[in-house]
Amino acid sequence: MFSSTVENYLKAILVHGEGSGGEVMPMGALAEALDVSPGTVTTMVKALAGQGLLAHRPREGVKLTKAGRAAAAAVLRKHRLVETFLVTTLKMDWAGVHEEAEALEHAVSDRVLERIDELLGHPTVDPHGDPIPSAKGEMAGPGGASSSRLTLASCELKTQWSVARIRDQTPAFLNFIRDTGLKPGARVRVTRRDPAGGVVCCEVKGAGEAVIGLGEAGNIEVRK
Amino acid sequence: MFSSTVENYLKAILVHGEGSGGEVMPMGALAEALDVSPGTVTTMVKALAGQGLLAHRPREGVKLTKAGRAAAAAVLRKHRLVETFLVTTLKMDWAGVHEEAEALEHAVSDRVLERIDELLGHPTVDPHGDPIPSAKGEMAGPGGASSSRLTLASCELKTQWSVARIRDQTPAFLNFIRDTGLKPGARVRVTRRDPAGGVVCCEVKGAGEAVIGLGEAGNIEVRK
DNA sequence: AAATCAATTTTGATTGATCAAAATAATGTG
DNA sequence: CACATTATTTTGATCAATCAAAATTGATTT
Repeated sequence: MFSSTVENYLKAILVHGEGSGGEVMPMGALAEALDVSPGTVTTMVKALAGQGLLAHRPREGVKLTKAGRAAAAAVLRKHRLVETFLVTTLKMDWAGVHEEAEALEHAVSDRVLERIDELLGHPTVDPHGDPIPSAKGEMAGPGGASSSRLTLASCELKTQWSVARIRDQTPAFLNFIRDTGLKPGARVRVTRRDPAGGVVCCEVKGAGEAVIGLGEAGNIEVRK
Repeated sequence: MFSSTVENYLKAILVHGEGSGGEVMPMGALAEALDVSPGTVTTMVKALAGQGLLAHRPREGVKLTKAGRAAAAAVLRKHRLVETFLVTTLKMDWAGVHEEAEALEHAVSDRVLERIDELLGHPTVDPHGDPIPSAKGEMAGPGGASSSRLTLASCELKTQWSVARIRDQTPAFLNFIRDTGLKPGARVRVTRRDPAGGVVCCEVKGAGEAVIGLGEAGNIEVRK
């Protein structure tokens, strides 16, 4: 239906919206996310706006239309179901599946995807804790009940929390998370937080102490 | 490494060679196989020859070089392992997996492929009976021991045979094969063969009688 | 040998996606 | 307000892959 390039544009805008309440995404941010030049984004955005997939506010940014959001959700669903599949069924390394899924999401047909969904038992979150859009394109969106916005940078000290989501798919960060045991599901207690020095110390059940930067802590969502 | 387009060119030449002893493939046949115009093939072939992937004999056709054959075998390995995976693990319809694999073969990384291979227990043939090239690119080639060249059009009458391979991946033919029960592994006995009328009658164990065209029968390899 | 035919190659053009560099607009600073 | 800074858009060009239509070549027929 759409080229991989188009799918990537749409997905990038949707994911950006996931983390920032659906506001317009500046052209520069899109260029950054897709690793192309700003001029390329302007050209492409105008074409996609012409197709009714997004609304272009010149010198401001872009926003998905209804049609664009639906298409983007379908891609994101593929991405996250594939990630889950790679970890659960193929037992691949948790930290590496993002890149693999990046390629597969454009090649997996709806029929294959439904078989994968079935095999996995209709999961609602992927291995990083990111919500998987439904087949109808519904997402546990930014305002949704599942999105706590509570992170290791903001949660109460000395209480037991459960890691819910890792909001940063860079391999280096994911490796770090794996090594400290802070994967989704892990039980954790923040023992000390030093805003001045920018560090957060915590105790991970079954995996000992961990010290992480304050900014990084803000990318680890917790719950309960 | 290579674009999907390049991979498709190489794969088409290798598959052609599989069925015709590695002779040069005429440009027209390649254009046909890839569903592009002859001029396009000439242009592309010259580029690939420049990359050392194939040898172009002008006005004659093309042949894979060592490097080209290795690359093509890798693609074919992906294709056939993916097909097997789709049938075995995802329980998809036998007749439809070829098209699915056509897209996935270009997106599956070596790492993912090795996990799939492992999961399936290192199979040597795919669901249609086609041999799966090894990771090193070795193939049970046209001269190989596994390639009987014996088909329902040429095997002895009234003997029990076992279907070994279906040499025609068009969905319509595969559907026909599924419906008559003539899938690889089926036990079959040719009861009558009429070259003049061009029909072959046979008895499929557990699935009754089947009448097929002589040409079609030549695409069903048998063994034992 | 001349004429015909089919396969192949050339030619000139198009499309999607990209870039670098120049032009433009908006925004903030003194 | 004028000037500098930053984001965005334009412009002109490139690359991979393709096409249609014309030209060429080799083989086949007459």
